[in-house]
Amino acid sequence: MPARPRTRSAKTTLSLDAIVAATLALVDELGCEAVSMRRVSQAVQTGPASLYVYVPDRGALMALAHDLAVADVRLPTEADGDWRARLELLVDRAVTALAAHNDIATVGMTGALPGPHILRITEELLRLLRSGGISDAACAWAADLIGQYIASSALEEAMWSRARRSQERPGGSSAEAEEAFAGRLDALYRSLPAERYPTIRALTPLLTGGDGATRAAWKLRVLIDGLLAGA
Amino acid sequence: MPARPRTRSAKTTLSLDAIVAATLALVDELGCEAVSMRRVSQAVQTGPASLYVYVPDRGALMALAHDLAVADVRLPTEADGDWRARLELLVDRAVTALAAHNDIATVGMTGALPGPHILRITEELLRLLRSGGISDAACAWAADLIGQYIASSALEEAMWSRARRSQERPGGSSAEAEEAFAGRLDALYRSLPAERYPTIRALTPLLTGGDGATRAAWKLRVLIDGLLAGA
DNA sequence: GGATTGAACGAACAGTGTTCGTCTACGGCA
DNA sequence: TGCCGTAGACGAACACTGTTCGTTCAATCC
Repeated sequence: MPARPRTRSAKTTLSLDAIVAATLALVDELGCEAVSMRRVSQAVQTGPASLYVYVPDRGALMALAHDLAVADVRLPTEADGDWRARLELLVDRAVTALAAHNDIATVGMTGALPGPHILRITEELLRLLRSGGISDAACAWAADLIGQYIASSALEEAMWSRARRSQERPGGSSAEAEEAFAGRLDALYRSLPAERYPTIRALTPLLTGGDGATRAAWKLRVLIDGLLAGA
Repeated sequence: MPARPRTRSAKTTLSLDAIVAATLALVDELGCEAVSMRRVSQAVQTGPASLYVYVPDRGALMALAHDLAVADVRLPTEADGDWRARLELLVDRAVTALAAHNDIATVGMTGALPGPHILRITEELLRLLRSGGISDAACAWAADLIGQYIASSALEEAMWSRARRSQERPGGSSAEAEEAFAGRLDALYRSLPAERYPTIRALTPLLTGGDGATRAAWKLRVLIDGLLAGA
């Protein structure tokens, strides 16, 4: 005697796209760590076991969400300037796309294989570098370096904007002053003894201050300058 | 009537140092994700609840292990050359120290606050940059950039050497060909259609090949070149 | 010797990823 | 129209996870 007959809901049928989209939406609001197979399955109105029809495991699902996050990144065109301007634009778009989805960049740094959209961006990255007259070996390593830069910058920017988000709620829900990374880091620096950490103390306002976009643009410029200096 | 009287073992008493050391050792052999409070507690011969006397939560424990990983990094001296040589040496030592402990660099990228040893390295990093005549604002952002570089390079190198480790066992325990990141990535690149990804295909041997240390040194040189080009 | 206190711990809670075997609804075929 | 095969969906379970609560112990202080 089964508990109750399996009533197939008249809702939209399950699909990989719907699952991945739901996963990314959950990442947006909860962060990667808090996204569980159960929560995803609830979001698409089914049970956890059903997800495994479409996805081998949680890691693969996160990788798909990661790839979806950069799906809308448009490749620069000739109208956007020379190879360097286009390269900077492409990288900036990738960072922005990733940072718009919370934690998701962590997936790219834990050894997930690149999906089709990331490959598309990588291909264009390499093409632009090569068209800039950089040697093949340097192109390969530069792409690696820029990939590292994109992921870590996206993460940093995401934390910065997460801090801003939690600051805009002026104490509504949380009396416990849920101050996010930037604030805690600044407080830590300020609490350091000046005799042991003189340089950190001297530069504290500069270390945590500054607009995220400006920092990112500066870092990327440094990186490309370095590439050109070596060529 | 308690089940059995609490027999305090005559072993070494619990201590924070022992717990953190055990944690780092477990990270070394299992990776960060697989290190649980229960496994750590087993390693120090106690129960999971006992750890919370010394540590507020798992994240803090991992942060302590992360800091311990760079505890032995020695700061370069005047005998090591000018500021640039010393900077490169310091960064290299930090990367090597982190990469020697598997995954642990991930902790530094998920928003953990820096511990004392990381602060010590950061202080010296800033000092060296400043002594190189770089402006204060550039020093602050450069330290950030170099920090990102250290973490991501350590992660990459750790995966590279994990691949090597699993390759050195010539099929002993695993018939399922547990080929790690580098190999899978290379296979992926080789399987791409050449008409859609011509540049990736053209550069495939260069993308996955190369010695880890050489790559790291090259990338760091590019970075510092870029810093100097902007000054 | 008795009270105090911090450390250690057993048990439990709510939640996790994943697997197994069952069931059901829909496709094609007669 | 009736049937069946199969791919998809799912309930239940397993072996875990991080963390908390309340209790018990051993050592210290008065």
